[in-house]
Amino acid sequence: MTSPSSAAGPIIVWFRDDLRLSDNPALRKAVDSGAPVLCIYVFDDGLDGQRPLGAASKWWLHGSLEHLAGELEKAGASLEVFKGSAIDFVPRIAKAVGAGAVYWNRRYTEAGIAVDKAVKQALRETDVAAESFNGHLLYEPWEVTTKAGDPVKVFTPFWRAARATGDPARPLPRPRTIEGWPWKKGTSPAPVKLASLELEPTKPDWAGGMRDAWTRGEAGAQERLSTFLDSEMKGYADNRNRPDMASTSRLSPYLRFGEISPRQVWHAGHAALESGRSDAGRDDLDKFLSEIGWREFSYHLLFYNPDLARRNFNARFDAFPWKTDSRALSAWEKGMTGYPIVDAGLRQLWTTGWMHNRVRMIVASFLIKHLMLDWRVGEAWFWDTLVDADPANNAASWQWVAGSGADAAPYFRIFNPIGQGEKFDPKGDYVRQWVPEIAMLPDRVLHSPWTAAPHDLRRANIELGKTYPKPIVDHDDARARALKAFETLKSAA
DNA sequence: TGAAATGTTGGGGCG
DNA sequence: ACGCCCCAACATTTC
Repeated sequence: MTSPSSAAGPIIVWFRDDLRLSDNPALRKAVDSGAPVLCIYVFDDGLDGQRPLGAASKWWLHGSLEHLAGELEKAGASLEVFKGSAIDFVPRIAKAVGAGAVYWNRRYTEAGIAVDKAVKQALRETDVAAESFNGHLLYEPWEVTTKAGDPVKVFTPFWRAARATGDPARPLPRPRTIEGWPWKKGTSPAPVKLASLELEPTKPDWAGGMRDAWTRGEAGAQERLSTFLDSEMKGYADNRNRPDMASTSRLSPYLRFGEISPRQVWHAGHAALESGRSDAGRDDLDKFLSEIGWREFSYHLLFYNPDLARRNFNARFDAFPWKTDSRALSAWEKGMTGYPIVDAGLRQLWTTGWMHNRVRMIVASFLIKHLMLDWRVGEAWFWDTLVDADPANNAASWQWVAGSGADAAPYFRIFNPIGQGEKFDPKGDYVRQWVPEIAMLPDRVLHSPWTAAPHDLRRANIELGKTYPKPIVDHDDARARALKAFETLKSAA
């Protein structure tokens, strides 16, 4: 490795899924070096073999980059945005500005790793130092193993082994000022305006519900975390399953794009309890942090199973007789299945780019077991519509529900959408918010409108099949059908 | 981080 | 007073 200080040029910080100034190891190291810092972002749009971002993720990314650029400017630097192949651009940029080094925080997808390797190689060939850091995880995949040294395939031992390696490092302080590297006009390759990436929708602007629901960027992430810790974490152990309550952290999109780090979440959670700022119980905090643990586990799985989003973790599922039914899929996507809790979730997703985790499990179970559609079809829909669509979490969670994943739910665990609705949305607030056309039904039939008496339907202004769909499948039939189909896997190789 | 079917138990009605 | 039956309520098992 060459010395970063050998050149008069800047140190480049290559931002990717770490769109923050605080606890950013690559940025911190660059600032501490004393050299001027050039911050860049390269939007490759799938050029380098990475999975192209979904529409909701792109929308999120736009706001996140905009915020990051603003924060960097306040600190004295700037963000230069490029459009093209990072493998091509990063070394060229380094050469054009005479960079002494390029720093970045690691990622864990197969394609992402391949890109980083190629960039590192190209930089070294031109004597530019390259160094990567952990900014995304509490425990990187290779830090956690079984006693035999293998990857861990079950969550509980994974999380226990991870925790046993020690507490996560303290978050790094945010640089107060950054000596920027002014971009000289005419330098090639040329940066572009953020707007030219066309990450936000225009023709039909469908992002209104998302704008209402979210504040993108690092400041929004910190505010969300504080609100959660101070006033929402109390009762988390019980209430996290209640989509009718504001009881989850809603940090997922911020974690996805690195506007906050899991280290910050971990330490802030403990500090909130110890300082008494939060009156949550220790069990609330542990349950919350174990959700962060599931994220860690997902990354562990993804790292050792790069095709986690495409291939059954358990190969036995390769023989499963998935159906193809575009009408059923379309009804599911639109939230028109006739099962209120399912429809509520899918409409919340479409409108806000986010869905409560309990409801994600319900709608996923419904797609896989009731409709018998391939989990990859659902995974793809989530990838396109979730603002927190994460290469590890999304793939691992869909496989978990399908039963094909590591430490997965057994195939016979079929959620009853009526029972789940009654249990976790007992007063129907959630369903009434997202499926307003049935809001006037009495509680006792809200989760199963087809069982409502004719006079209840009349009074609620509902004509089943017209103003709200009849169930697209009968629960009992669908359950029996799914069990039978999954039964065939037992005898399969 | 299920649901449904089946089994068991125990209180109360009633002959 | 006693046994029998019914059936919640809870526990276990099966899918």
